[in-house]
Amino acid sequence: MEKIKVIVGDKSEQFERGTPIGEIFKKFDIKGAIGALVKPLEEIKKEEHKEELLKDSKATDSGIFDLHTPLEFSAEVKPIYKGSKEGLEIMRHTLAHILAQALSELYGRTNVHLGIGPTTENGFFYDVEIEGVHLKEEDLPKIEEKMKEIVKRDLPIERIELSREEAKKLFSELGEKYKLQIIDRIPEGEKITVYKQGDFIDLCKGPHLPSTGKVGEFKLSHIAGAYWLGRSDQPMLQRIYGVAFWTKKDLKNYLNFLEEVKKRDHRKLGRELEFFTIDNNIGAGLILWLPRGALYRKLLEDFLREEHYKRGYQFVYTPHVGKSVLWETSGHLEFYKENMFPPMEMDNETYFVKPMNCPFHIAIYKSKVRSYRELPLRFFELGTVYRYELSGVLHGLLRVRGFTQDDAHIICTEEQVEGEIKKALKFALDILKVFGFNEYKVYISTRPEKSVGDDHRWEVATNALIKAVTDLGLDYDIDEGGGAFYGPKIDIKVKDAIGRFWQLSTIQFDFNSPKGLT
RNA sequence: GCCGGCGUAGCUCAGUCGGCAGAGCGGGGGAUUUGUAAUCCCCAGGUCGCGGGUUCAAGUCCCGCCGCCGGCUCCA
Repeated sequence: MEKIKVIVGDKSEQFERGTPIGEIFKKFDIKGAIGALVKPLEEIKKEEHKEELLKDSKATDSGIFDLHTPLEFSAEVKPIYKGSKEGLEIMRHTLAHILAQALSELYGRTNVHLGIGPTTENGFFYDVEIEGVHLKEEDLPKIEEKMKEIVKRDLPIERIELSREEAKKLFSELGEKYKLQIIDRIPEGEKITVYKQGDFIDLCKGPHLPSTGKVGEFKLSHIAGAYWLGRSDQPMLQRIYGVAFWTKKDLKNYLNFLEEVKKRDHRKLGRELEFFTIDNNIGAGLILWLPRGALYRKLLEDFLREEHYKRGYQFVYTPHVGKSVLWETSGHLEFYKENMFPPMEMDNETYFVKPMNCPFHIAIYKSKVRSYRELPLRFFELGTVYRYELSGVLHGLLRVRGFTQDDAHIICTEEQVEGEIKKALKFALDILKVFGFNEYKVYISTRPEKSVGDDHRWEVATNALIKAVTDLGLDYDIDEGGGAFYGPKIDIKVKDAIGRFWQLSTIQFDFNSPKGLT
């Protein structure tokens, strides 16, 4: 049998490959662990060459394992205990399963069809379909009671590896149609594991606690609908959300925090301070700015104008509607129509309300003969646009159907591109900083399916954006296919008081329009 | 769009089996003067989101519409 080397603390020992981590800990006389932080030795070797970033905080990157899992490679293994941050992840995951078990005991195992049950930032959820049952908020206490009962039983949790055939057989017997779909999506060669607690068995890759009694404090928070796989052509499941922490105090703190956050909700403040309102008879996602809010808005706008002026932007104003030919040449009618308000007929012409300002700014560029010496040209407008958003996604002032954006278009030469992108990005971050948005995520959004232009140009443009982001020392994620139809973009999402992220600034690279300019 | 919840006085909400619209806070008036938002008394009269329908009678039941809110992968 092949041997692996395991380091725990300052000791190390040889084990047979595939020894469960729980047994390894026994050998090292470690008691009370609920999981393990595992770092492959190979990875450590790699990182040793890159300074000393092997601090505890970084270690979470390499993986949280439970005690049931056999260790298949040489690694450094650190025990995780109750009360630890890493342990929360395991505990919450187990709670999701306890929730599933509670549901199956309440409504009958074969009536409950489980979707996915992952952890969240502060808890967990499980997506389920229950035959003939529409859960209501009032059902939550009952479910919570059942969960507590299961916790009290302190059921040992087992991990079992199954072959693909065994797994399929098991889950089709249980009527788990969604789990069967998941099994089909598991790549060939990857292990299929199930976890069992008492009579309840569920497809899961872990990690889980050693037993149900080891969970912390939790509360089911709310129910919402959620499409299976997040796709609107799939059935709608019922998602049950819960929050969970190790101690009552932490849970209470979090619930208090949510209360505090509610008090600071911009929709509540907007009403109380008489900043804005929404009227049934005007329409969804259409905002009325009340005098006090308008004054506040004016101050913001003045500030923005000033900042743009300082950075060499020229101010322009453009109409709210334009003929269809404009939107045909811009490509909006081909690629953005589902987000546009429907057409208006007038004088044998079709007009559209603008969803974007770009075609107008380009028309301004084209309004006279230009010399390359003028470049870069930076046109800026507080442009009001209208977009058709799904009614269900509208949200206060943050997701609306009509809004005014501080929108600028920079027309420049290829040589100027990099510098301009960096300047614009820096500008956006500086503005966010003024308003205290220090926590944000940067995304590079790449080519979507429906888009124009050749691959090579897309690649060059995308790389230019990545370079700008990394040159400014920012971390970023790739939003695959999230770009605009005419080019890739840098999106900046900022965190609100509740921890939700909202996209504010975006810097887009349009290399297609210039061709249409000549 | 879809699933679920909601829409009653300025705000937060109560209105059970359908029968003459209520409370607290705020606001207005008065009293008191003692202590940091919350002392006492009085008052306020709102198309019960909108439009249909059922009924002797609807905030309460049915249908349609409008709007708001929670969510719609943080992958087994």
